[in-house]
Amino acid sequence: MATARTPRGSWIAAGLQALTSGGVEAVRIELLAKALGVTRGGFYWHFADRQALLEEMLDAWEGDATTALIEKVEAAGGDARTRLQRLFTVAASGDGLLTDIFTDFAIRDWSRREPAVAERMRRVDNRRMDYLRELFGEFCADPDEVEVRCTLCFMVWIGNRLLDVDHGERGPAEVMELIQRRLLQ
Amino acid sequence: MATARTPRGSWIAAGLQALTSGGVEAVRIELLAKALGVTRGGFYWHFADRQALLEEMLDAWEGDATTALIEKVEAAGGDARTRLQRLFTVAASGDGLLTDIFTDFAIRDWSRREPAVAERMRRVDNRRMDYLRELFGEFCADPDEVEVRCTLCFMVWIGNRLLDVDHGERGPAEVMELIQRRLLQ
DNA sequence: GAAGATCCATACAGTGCTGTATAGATGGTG
DNA sequence: CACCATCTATACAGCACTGTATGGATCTTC
Repeated sequence: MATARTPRGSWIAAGLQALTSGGVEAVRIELLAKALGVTRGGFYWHFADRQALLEEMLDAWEGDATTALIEKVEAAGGDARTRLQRLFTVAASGDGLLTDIFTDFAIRDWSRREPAVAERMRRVDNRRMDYLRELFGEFCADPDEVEVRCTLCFMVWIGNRLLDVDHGERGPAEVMELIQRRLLQ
Repeated sequence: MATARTPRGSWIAAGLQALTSGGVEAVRIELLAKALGVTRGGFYWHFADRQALLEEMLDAWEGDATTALIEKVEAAGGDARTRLQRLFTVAASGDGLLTDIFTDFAIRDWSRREPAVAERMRRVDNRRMDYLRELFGEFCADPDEVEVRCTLCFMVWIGNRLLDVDHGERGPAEVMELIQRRLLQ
């Protein structure tokens, strides 16, 4: 068994990077090969075709975007508010993970035209919402209130990076701070 | 002067439709021609190239996504809360306009890789935020509070159609109702 | 150092688009 | 009816990619 030079994983990683910065359409085998410094030769040894790569990229993302994120937040412990605070931070930075919120955006866009991708997206989002419900439930008695805060929290998480608007004399971080305080009070 | 058979505007409209349902990459002249029931022949009579069409599509959208929306809300009058309520409704349905929130999504995605598009997006978003500030300002004294509510409002507007999560026994409309009540109280 | 696993390069045929050129077709106007 | 503006069809060259086939190259292990 010889060592892999450009193994499966590196095609997936390169694919995710292309996806994140340019959308699904930017995931071109020829370009990935160029980025990896090889020709397409080896690609078809690992994968049947482009579709197979896309599928495996989604698998990698799905594992990464839920479990890894939650584990990162849970690792350091603390009460629900502390962990929510940390969730805000980690989710904003995406530190150390293979995929980040921009990968998310690309897949979300992709899911608008591919039902199978939409189904995965729904699954991932629901796992995240479940986690949020768990955290908010710890200091929030009214289930309606929990649901409202979870939903707002989720939408703010997305919106914060998706939108780029001016806030007058305030900076974006300042406004986020205000919103965060409101959601955690 | 002979009547236009497939005039400029129809290429732009077809382009916006393709953009909305499939993203920028789906705006292929060949496909638009097929959708319009002609060949590409006439396209190059109207436009220099694909880029020129994209530019004009953005112009059309920019005019449509701000002025038209605001006018629709303002038309029926009422106090700030009433108009905000209507903004929620109109923005959700996108009724009667050339572009809708899904066009928005496609352009937002596009703007992640095209700085010129990002600049337009920012301009549009800021006009919308200004309008929100104007409305919330009418019944909200604290400027921090106004900013928080505007931002949340905007993010909820986006998130509501972008996300597709379960809310347990509640329906999505029910949760939106709860959020809306909170933002308008 | 031979064998086998793991890749890599190259060539090829095919597809779906782009933009250019050119020769019409169509219909309102004088 | 002739004319001109407004398109439309068709043909062509070119590009960027896809997937297939095939003959190596490169490492590891025995």
